[in-house]
Amino acid sequence: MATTQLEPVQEPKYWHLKTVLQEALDSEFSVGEILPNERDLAARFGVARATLRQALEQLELEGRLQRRRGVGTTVAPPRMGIAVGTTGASEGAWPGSGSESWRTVGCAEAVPPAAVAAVLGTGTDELVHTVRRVRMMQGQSVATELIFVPSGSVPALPALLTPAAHAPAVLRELHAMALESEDRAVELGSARAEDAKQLDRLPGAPVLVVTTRYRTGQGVAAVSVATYRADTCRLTFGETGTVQISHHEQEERREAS
Amino acid sequence: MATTQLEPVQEPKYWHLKTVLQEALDSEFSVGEILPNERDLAARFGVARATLRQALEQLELEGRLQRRRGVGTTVAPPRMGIAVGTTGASEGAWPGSGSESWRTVGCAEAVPPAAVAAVLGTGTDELVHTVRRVRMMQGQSVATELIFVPSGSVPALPALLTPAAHAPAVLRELHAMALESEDRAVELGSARAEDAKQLDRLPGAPVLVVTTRYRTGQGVAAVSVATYRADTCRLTFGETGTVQISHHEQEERREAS
DNA sequence: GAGTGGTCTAGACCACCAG
DNA sequence: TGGTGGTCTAGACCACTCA
Repeated sequence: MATTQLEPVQEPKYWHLKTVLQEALDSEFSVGEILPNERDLAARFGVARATLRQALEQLELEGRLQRRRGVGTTVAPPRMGIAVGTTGASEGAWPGSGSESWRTVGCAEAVPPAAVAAVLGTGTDELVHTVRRVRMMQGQSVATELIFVPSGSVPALPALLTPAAHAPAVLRELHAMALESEDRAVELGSARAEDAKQLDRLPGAPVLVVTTRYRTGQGVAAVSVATYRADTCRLTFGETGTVQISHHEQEERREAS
Repeated sequence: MATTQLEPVQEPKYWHLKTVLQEALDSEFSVGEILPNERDLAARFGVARATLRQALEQLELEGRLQRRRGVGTTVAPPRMGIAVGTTGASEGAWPGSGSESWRTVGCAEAVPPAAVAAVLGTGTDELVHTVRRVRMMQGQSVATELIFVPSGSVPALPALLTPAAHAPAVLRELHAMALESEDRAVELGSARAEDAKQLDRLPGAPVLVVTTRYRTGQGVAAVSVATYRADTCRLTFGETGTVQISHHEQEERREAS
């Protein structure tokens, strides 16, 4: 990466800078390589550090870079394709029944947020079983999830359970039921403090929030809210999984009339 | 919204500020209302404008605010639920066959990006039909899309077509085939210049990129890359559509052990 | 303790929109 | 033309990691 002079343009500097860096990443760097530090880079391009950071932030958002305080900025590997939804069978499955590697980190009875309670049809002060899980992928945690299960959905659940036995028991009861359908929504969010910690990110990091509604003949039996790292994850839906296209490989896409 | 003093905390100022503003939005503002300008707000909270902007950016990312240069900052309506994928039938459908309101804005024969060509199985220099569409919702454009269709997928397509007849003809030929399956991936991206323009956003705005692979018995017949505004859209998958939970209504979620 | 990225400041000027 | 958000600067200090 030469000491590139930015030619004068009527395009924001940070945008042009991003393009230049993008090209450098494609041609001169390999995955895992460490970039020069921000002060040096800024000096090299003749811009203020804040301006350089604006470009780096964009590239991190797009999954091209990874920055860690006290360490440095490295070239990120391509995003992982992560199966969400119909993970094997054709008609969906209860959480915890697939081959995905989730790790349960807690379970409690708690009052869910109002919006969740509304979908579940529970009272605004009604306690529901709340299972907290973390999804691992290639040795990293890529998602956290809260599964909300009203007591009414699992009537056969034993009354007294040790904390360790609580989550498995709730999921076991769920699996015993006939899942009629599930539907999902995906939206952009920012990581809340506790999620950020488990995802090894700073609070406010961009995440993809996947909300799933599990339905049986009796109505909505459970709701889950899963929070995926947006920088490292590409969520895949349907059939055998992996759509091969990674978004950042489309930079040189030709314009269609 | 009172002239709130930020009590000294060991939390980043912009993060705390975001929380304070979030609460104010919930309690004291209604959709469409105009906030005080950035210089006034910053003064009121006793922070620099850049710090205030960091908080506003987060809130805009989460779909709570809408900012427009030369106009001001307004309170955004809740995100629209936008159906993606199985829009009616159970097994997917070709683009252009559902009830969604897409508007075709162009069609050309062009060389697709390498990643798309790889999935289509076309040569790296092979021209493919490239349909460009815009999706409208409640009077706004919420998405742009490029549909890539290799000539081999539509052998009966007439050779000479006027530009206006090109796109409809390509889609008509597609619809005549038996769609075997489709699979999708969703990831975070940032709007390229031309997309940003059509979405009425600035370049670099966060978008949800949906890549769909359409398969027939002969293999991958078409690939589409759709770019949705991440600030205003919640993508819904499966059944009758609308999951009711809007992410930003979950602020007061209780912690599960 | 040296070096990294993260936060914050107090300015300045620019591009855009509306009256 | 006045007011808005968007860009940019040149500093400062903090939190974190690692040798």
